[in-house]
Amino acid sequence: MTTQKSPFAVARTHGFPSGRALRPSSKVLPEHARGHNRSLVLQTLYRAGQQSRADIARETGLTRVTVSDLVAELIVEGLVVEMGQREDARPGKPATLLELNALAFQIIGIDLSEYAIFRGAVLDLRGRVISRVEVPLESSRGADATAKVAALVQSLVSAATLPILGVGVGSPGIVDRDGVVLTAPNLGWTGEPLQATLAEQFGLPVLVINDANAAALAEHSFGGADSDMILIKVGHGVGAGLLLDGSPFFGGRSAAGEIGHVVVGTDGGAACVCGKHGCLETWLATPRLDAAIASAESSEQKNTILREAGQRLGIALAPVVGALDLAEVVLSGPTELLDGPLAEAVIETLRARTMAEFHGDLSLRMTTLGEDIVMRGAAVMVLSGQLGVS
Amino acid sequence: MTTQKSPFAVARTHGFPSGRALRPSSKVLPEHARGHNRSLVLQTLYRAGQQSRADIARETGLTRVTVSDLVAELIVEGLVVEMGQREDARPGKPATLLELNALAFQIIGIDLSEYAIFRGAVLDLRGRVISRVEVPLESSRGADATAKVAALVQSLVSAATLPILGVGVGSPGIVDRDGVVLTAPNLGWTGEPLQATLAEQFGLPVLVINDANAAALAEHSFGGADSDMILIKVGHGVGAGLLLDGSPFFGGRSAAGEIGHVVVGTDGGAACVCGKHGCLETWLATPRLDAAIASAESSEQKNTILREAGQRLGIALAPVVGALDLAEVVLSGPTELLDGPLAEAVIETLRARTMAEFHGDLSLRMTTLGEDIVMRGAAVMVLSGQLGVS
DNA sequence: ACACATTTGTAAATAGTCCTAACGAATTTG
DNA sequence: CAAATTCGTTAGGACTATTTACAAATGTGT
Repeated sequence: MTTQKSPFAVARTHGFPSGRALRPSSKVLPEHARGHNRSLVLQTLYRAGQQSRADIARETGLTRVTVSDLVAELIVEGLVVEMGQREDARPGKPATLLELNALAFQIIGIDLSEYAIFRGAVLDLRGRVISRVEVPLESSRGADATAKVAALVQSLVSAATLPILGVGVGSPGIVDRDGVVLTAPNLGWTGEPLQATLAEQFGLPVLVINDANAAALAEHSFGGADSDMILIKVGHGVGAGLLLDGSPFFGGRSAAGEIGHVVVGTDGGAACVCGKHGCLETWLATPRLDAAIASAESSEQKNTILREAGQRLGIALAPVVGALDLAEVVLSGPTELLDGPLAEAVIETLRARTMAEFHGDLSLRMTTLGEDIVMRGAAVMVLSGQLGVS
Repeated sequence: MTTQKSPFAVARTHGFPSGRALRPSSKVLPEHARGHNRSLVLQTLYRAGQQSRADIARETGLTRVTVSDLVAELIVEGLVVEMGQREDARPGKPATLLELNALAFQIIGIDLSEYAIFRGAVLDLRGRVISRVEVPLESSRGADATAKVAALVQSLVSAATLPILGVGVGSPGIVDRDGVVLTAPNLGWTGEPLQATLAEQFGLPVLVINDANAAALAEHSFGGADSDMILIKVGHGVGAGLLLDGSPFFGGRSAAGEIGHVVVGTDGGAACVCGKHGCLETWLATPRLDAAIASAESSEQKNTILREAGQRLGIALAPVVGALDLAEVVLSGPTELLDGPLAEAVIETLRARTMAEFHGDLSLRMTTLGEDIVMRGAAVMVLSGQLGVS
């Protein structure tokens, strides 16, 4: 395998060492401050599109002098380009418009969450898919699965037509902060250091996160979702991705969002592979739902099954929505199952069981990002980690 | 009323503009970086006790030169004092030990969460209670209640024997980021700008936050709680305080933790003041529990009632614990009700309904901080906001 | 037509931050 | 009693962003 170095010095993490205000955890040097301000400029251009240096200065609170200096640096790195003068009727010297150079880098996004297929794509800096590659999983597990991922990355590296900013991977299971997949039963992984392995192999920045968290991030960046929301990912299993204050929430042991095996209801329920009865997965996972629907004898009966599943999801979500003051719930998964009686039952149940009507609106909707959602979220993670932009 | 200015320039917020790594939101100047490093030094002294400049340098990663400079500033401000030389047998020039000056400031902490009484205290920088004042509420509501709070603060300002770092207030109801009490039914407040009012009146930094959030913060700082936990506060109502990544979580509309009116169970339940049936409060709020127990005819019957309440709490918490990957649940409220069959039922129910056994330990315990918990948490908020220490 | 106001972007000088390098002081070790 | 070690400080340098000033380019108003 080739070893490809990311071409610019910029491909490092900028911005401050993370950590919240209450717990300053490491020193900050002036150069870190500069990295932060640099990201701020980039972020402004990312969100607002074409802007002049003076516009950015007003927006960020930095002086025109400082912005000019930062922009000069970004232009040298190829991340920003001048687009000529603004053409409007204002007194004063006309402004030189700047734009984020969408052709500076490409990003590789990988989705390992499907049951029988690995999906990947080359994306541009705006998160648009440039080209796709899919690899059938063929029941690969353990090291075989890891090799399939590496092969997928390799083919995407070859397909890329610009320098690669980094590789983002959305994996099922529990993924820790270092991109180690602690457990992913379907892929036979336990403590699989996927991020380190790929980073070493390709010499590129790699970020591995949980698939549902990636999806939530994508929904926020591209689907217009609120900065506090939960995304429910229904597939072979059931998982959730949490976005709190605009950032994915991973939890102290990296297992946030693992709600598939929370028991819902007080009336028993079907036996689950985990040994308990009435887990959320026994109501919602697609194999179970498909089977239940297949045995339905009328469309009314089918709807009843879907409504029941939706009610169960609503019952489980109500305490979470209440405790976290969420305004938005997004569903991701097979549209034919989720988008209809099921979704209606979820929102009705949520409204009936929380104070949503007092706290403000509570909305529930299907994702609009389709099957690209995880790949695109993984790309956002790269964008955010490498450029401080999202 | 007197107007008292906080005596030192230090009594401003240091550290970086809050906000997470993913969303740089405002510029950072070198002086902000210095504020951050200053807090880092203070934090080191706060946590580790006596330390030399060289110790702090090693701990923080800053150089001895920089640490000396920051310490000199802190000594001038009176926040740090030299304690003489370290007396141990090591080669080299003996170290000069430094200590956080516990006599630099005092903090005023206020607890408005009790139904019939306002509590307040003067606390030292370590969060220890120096003196207490209590004011009977006598059913005051609205402006009367506000006046009672102001009077309480006034008497504590008079009782303080050192300059006051700030005033922290834990209020029931929904409190926004600016310290406006959006709704607090028991006190008859709607959009009450308590923080601004008190700050103006006393010329001191004031921070108003939700009572349960304050309690959670106290439990973390003084009770040894994990940095991801939920504290359930049972009293006249039921509320929760969330600590995520070591910081209180407020939610997008400041209503995080408001779980009292989440419906629990699928079997109806008692009517609630909110109009729904089976809200968590109908099972757990002390008036209801007391009444139910009073009508019990045997201790077995009483235990059954308590166990039932605990199960309900467990059912409601399971999805939250699962979704947030929490390792710790803390109960605060009347010991005679909570600490026994109720608590046992909660943890049993949680273990039975989550994957806790796979994710690691899940512990549940009573708070050890008694009735000072909210005041002390409010004080931590001040400490954190003014000095970056907690 | 033409002075004037306005806006943009850059240059020079300044204040603040932290670093490296070097040093004196004070103590233990051999 | 010399050497090694550690502490804290001083001096000098690199970097960041600011303030102030200015040239360039445009619209406005008489």
